[in-house]
Amino acid sequence: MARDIQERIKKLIIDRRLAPGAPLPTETDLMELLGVSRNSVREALKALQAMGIVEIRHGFGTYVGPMSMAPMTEGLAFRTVAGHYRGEDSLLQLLELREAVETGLIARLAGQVPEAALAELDELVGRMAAEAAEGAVRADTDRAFHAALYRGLGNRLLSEVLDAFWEAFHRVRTDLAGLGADPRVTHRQHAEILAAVRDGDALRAEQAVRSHFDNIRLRLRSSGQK
Amino acid sequence: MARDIQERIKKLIIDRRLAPGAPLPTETDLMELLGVSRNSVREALKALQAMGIVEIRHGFGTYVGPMSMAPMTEGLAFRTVAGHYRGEDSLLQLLELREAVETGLIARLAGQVPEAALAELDELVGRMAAEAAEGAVRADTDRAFHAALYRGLGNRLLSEVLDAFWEAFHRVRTDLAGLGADPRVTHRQHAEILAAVRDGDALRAEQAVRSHFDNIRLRLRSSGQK
DNA sequence: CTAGCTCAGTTGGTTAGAGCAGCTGACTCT
DNA sequence: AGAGTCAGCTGCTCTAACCAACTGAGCTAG
Repeated sequence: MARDIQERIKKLIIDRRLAPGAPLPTETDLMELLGVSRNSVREALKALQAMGIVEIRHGFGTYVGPMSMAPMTEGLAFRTVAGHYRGEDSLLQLLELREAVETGLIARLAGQVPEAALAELDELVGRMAAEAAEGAVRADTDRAFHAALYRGLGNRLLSEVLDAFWEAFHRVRTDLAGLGADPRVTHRQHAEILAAVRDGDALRAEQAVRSHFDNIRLRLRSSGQK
Repeated sequence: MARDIQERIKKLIIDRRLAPGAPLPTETDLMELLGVSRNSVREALKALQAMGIVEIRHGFGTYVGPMSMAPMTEGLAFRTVAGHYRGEDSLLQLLELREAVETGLIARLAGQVPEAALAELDELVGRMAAEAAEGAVRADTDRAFHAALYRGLGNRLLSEVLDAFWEAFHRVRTDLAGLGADPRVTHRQHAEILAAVRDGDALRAEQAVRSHFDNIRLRLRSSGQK
C-alpha cells in the first residue's frame, strides 16, 4: 500500500505536467486527496525525496524535485564504501567503470570539440598548472575538466551520469584513501588529453585517458594496502 | 535530523560490516538505539529502502538491501516519463546515452570475447530468430543479449549500470510508445553485431551497434509523432 | 513615509500510543 | 507422525497533539 501511495503521487506529477520546482499539495491536502493518514503520506514523500523526485522544504512546502543524478551518486557511493569495508575491490570497480565509459567516449570526441569548449578546457588546464605549483590540484578543477570535455557530446543526461560517477568515486576515494596524486603528473596528463582531442587524434586521446586512469589506479593501489 | 538518522543507520551497516541480506535491528531496537521515535525510524528506513540500501519484509524483519541499480532504473524511468510529458525529448536522450556508452564499449570487446560467451550469444541470436518467426522478439531476449555481450568486460558494476539503462529505456518505451520494431530486422542486427565481435573487427562492430540504435531511433520517431 | 521588527498563520518535523496485518515456530490435537 | 492452530514476533497504519521553520501582513520606530 505504501508503494501505492508513492505511485499515486508520481502519477499526480505526471498528470499535472509539473516541472521541477513546481509546488506540490501540502501534506494535509495529500492526506485528503489520497485518503490516507499523514504518516503514510510523509513516508511516501520521504521515499520520493530519496529518489530526488520531490523536494521538501521545512516550513515552506513540498516541490517537484530537480530529478538530478544525486540519488544515484549517493547510492553508488554507499554501495562502494560498504563493499570496500567488506573486503571487495569496489572502489577499483567504480574506477574501471569510469575508465571503460570515458575511454569509449573520448574517441568520438576527438576533433569534434568546438573552439569555445577548447578554450574553456585550456583555461582549466592552466588553472591546474597554477594549482599544481602551489601543491595540489583542487578536486573541483579536475571535475570541471571532465565535465567540460564530455559536454561536447551534446547530451545533458550523459553529462550528468558521468558527473555522478565522478563524484561518487571522488567522495569514496577521499573517505577511504588519503587522496594524493602527484599534481604535476595530473596536470600533464590532462594537458595531453586536451592536446590529443584538439588534434583530432582519436587513438592518442584514448591512450591519454587510459594513462590518466592508470595513474589514479596506481595511487589507489599503493595507498589502499592497509 | 531525519537526514542524520539515515546516516546513522548507514554507519551502522558500515561499522558492523553487514553484507546484503544480513538482518538489521528491529524498528523497536532502532528506536532505542538511536533515541528517536518509531515514526522517525520508519521514515528513515523508507528513504533507505528507496535507495535500495535496506530491504523491508512485512512481518519478518528489516535487512540490508541488495544494493542493486534498481533505484537508479526507477529514477531514470520517472525522470524520462515526466520529461516526455512536458514536451522534452527525454526518451531520445536516454536512447542516445545508451548508444554513446555501448558504441564506445563495443570496440574494446571485439575479438576479446571468450568462446563460452560467444556460444551463449549464438544461442540468444538463435532464439531471436525463432521468436521473430513467430511475430515478435521478446524483450527479455534482447536484454539478455546486451547483458551477455558486455559481461565480457569483466566488471559487474558496469554490467549492472548498462542493464539499468536498458531497463529504464525499455520500461518508458513500452509505457509511452507502442513498442514495435520489425523483429526480423532486430534479429539481423544482433546477428551482425555478434559476427563482427567474433571476427574481432572493431570498426564493423561499432557500426553494427550504431545501426541497431539508428533502427530503434527511427521507430521511436515514427511512433512518437502524436 | 519608509525601514525594520513582531507576531500570527501556514507548512513541514517529531513524538506518543493504539490497533491492524503478515509471518514463524512451537504446541496441540487427531 | 502429521496437520491444524495459536501465541509471539515483525512491520504497517492511523489518530492526535505539539514543536520548529518560514512567510507575510501589520505595527512600530526612525
